Amino acid sequence: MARNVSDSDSVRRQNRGLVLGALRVQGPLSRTALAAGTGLSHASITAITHDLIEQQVIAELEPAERQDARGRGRPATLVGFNRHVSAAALFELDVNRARLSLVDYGGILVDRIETPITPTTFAESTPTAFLADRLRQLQSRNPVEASVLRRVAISVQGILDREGQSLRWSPIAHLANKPFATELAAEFALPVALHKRGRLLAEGARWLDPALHDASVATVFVGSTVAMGMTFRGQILGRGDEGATEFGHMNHLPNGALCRCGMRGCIEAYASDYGVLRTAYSVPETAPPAPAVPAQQYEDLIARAEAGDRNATHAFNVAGRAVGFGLSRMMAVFDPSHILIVGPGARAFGLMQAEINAALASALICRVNGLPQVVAYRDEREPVFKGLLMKTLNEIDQTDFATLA
Amino acid sequence: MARNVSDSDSVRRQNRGLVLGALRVQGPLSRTALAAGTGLSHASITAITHDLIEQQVIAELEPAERQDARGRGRPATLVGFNRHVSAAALFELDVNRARLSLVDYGGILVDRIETPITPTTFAESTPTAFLADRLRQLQSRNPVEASVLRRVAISVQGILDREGQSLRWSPIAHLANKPFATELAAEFALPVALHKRGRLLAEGARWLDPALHDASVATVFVGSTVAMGMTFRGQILGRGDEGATEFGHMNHLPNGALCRCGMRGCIEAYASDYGVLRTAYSVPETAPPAPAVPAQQYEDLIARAEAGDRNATHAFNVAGRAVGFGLSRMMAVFDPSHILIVGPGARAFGLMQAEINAALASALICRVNGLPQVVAYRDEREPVFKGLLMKTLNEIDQTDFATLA
DNA sequence: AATTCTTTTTTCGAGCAGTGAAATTAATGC
DNA sequence: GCATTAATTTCACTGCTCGAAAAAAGAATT
Repeated sequence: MARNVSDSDSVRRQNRGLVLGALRVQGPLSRTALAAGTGLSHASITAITHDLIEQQVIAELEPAERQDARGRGRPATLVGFNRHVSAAALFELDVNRARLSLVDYGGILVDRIETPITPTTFAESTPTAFLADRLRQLQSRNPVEASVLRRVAISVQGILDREGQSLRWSPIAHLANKPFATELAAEFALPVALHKRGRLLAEGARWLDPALHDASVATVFVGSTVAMGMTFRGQILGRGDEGATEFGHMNHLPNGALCRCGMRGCIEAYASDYGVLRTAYSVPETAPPAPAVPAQQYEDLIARAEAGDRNATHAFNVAGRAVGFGLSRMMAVFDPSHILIVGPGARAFGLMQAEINAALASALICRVNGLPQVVAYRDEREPVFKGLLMKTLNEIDQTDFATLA
Repeated sequence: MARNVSDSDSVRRQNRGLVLGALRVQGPLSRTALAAGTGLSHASITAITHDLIEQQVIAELEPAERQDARGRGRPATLVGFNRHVSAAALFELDVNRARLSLVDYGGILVDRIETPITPTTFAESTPTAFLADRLRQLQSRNPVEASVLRRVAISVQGILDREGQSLRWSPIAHLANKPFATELAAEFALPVALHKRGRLLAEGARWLDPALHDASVATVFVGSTVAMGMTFRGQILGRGDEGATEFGHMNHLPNGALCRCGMRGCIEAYASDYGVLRTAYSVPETAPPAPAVPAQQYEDLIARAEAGDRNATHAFNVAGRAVGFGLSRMMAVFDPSHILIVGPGARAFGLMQAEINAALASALICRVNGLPQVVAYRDEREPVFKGLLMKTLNEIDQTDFATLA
């Protein structure tokens, strides 16, 4: 049984976590602001910050560093994360790109390695070797940060196993069923976490708009795949097995268009870039999907649709209908207050909106509660990276530093 | 902001809640068993039970009451809930029946009032008057329990508003948009909670089978309606707005069969009793659904199908297909380890199983993770009542007594 | 019948984290 | 230089858990 007992230790963990969380969300704060933000007394904040400073987790900012909006009274001393106390390595694995970012504890990007991915990349070298190579390279280029590296986090697409340590299936060729997370953890003696890209989108979306931070939000990515992540009143839904959310592969039409995953009738088969292109060019639904669609080609199609081209607009209508019915069906199970559309497909939102709304209108829950706000975020400002970053740093905060003696 | 600060008060609440929770789940226990079950030290258990006994929340059982499986050593003294310290009134509102049960703090049924409901019941008298009448009647018949009544809980079908205090929509005629929960709370000066029937099914299912207590389970009710509740690792999904789960009204086929809710193509329109009957008798899909189906008629249809009647088996196949695709779509968002089918339709599970599995097999998540266990519970032993009971008593435990000075 | 085990429960002193109130600190304004 | 203001720290106290030791209550043994 998990130890649910509450004792002075769990109290300290909880309250230190609150302090670190406030700093993570709001940036450097004065002790008074921390007391207000966390609800703890000034006395407790003094004790907690004293400990955290002693352990070098946080530090007082130099007076020079703070912009002095002076008033009367003793000026506040801000405390903020000690950037040098730890670091994290963040991999983003996509169908056609791998990116490794080294960030410090303050969330500042230190170094980055990008590598194109081809369908044969992980056939030629194992995923473990591929990732280990790049991580070693990054370590040798940044010895200082490497010495305080505490976490490796990997954003992937696909379905994770129950333990969240490997992929059962992935659209990235030759990546599924390889124990790279475990092997990497062993080789570098570091915790390695796998995160579903869709889930990170939801995490990232919370940082796009502060108003969303504590709301129930479904974030839908539309692009080379279709994916979704959800937050429920500020909590990410699902760690581990339960939220194997595969929105893009929810069935839209039984026996429908062939999807990249091999099944038929998935939302993705209609709404992803390859699906839209296939429809626009009247390629049969059962034709094998293109392995990758150049970004330019997708952009061109959007432009043509916006110019009024019948085939193109039809294709986006079909896509919108698929997304709309998917959302309407999802809402029968889970009813978020906001729906965000992100990714390259967000640019085509105007072309899909009418069909999305029509489909939503056919859901009882929408008729009763009204249509949810569906909003497209075009300038996505890298929500996946942001999500991966914040999730990983937050994990360090809460696990390593909230609990440190 | 909710006060997330942890202090000695929250420690006490948490640990007293743990003790009460263990007693709720496992029945009367010795202090040693409580220490083992909760993870608290013997010293703490002594202190906590001492306080709870002093406040009459729990009591030591008379030695006579415990079956003595004696061994050596000092015999254990069991402690259990003091049944007389509080009571709850539980309403179950159905399409054709209202039931009010009075239960004591030990979960023992004290008294019960059943009333048939007709489509005009809540037009002739307001829901508030109807409920208040019966509650007063119960109070006057049981003055002792009435004096310690602490909660009124109401099981309803339909869609709740964001605050969970009234129904936005309900299949029960004239019940929606009446503020009966608020009015009842004011009149009796008691907290009144509205619970979705589907949600309670999920709660109740946890008590049907101890193995399910901490699993992720979707419980599907098939009968005069189709509804679902979900637990995630032992936590009921959704309190309040988010889980406005209306599984029965998830769209199955765009522009499909007419549902009682007025929309078209809902799962319920194919899989509920009226849906199956409509299909079996080749009534057009767009014919208005029968307001209520006699239980006997549904049983007869099952019997006919089991005897091989073509029209009947076809109807159940259609129903299974609707439920199966609904589940397959749900699993793209939420992936439970177990699926339970309960309600009158559980008897027809054998007739629907093949189509359910076929539909599930078309979901990527099932192809990858394997089909979930779909099990029918025929002898449902009143999961709704059980769920309402346990949820309400647990709420009293955690809110009133875990925190009491 | 007295003594020895065995198991359950309570007692006791220590440790720890949070709190409010009062004191201290460090600037501003006159 | 001194009053004023606002941020922090100090201090005395509270309440909770914990481990170890003691007490309690029968069973088994002699």
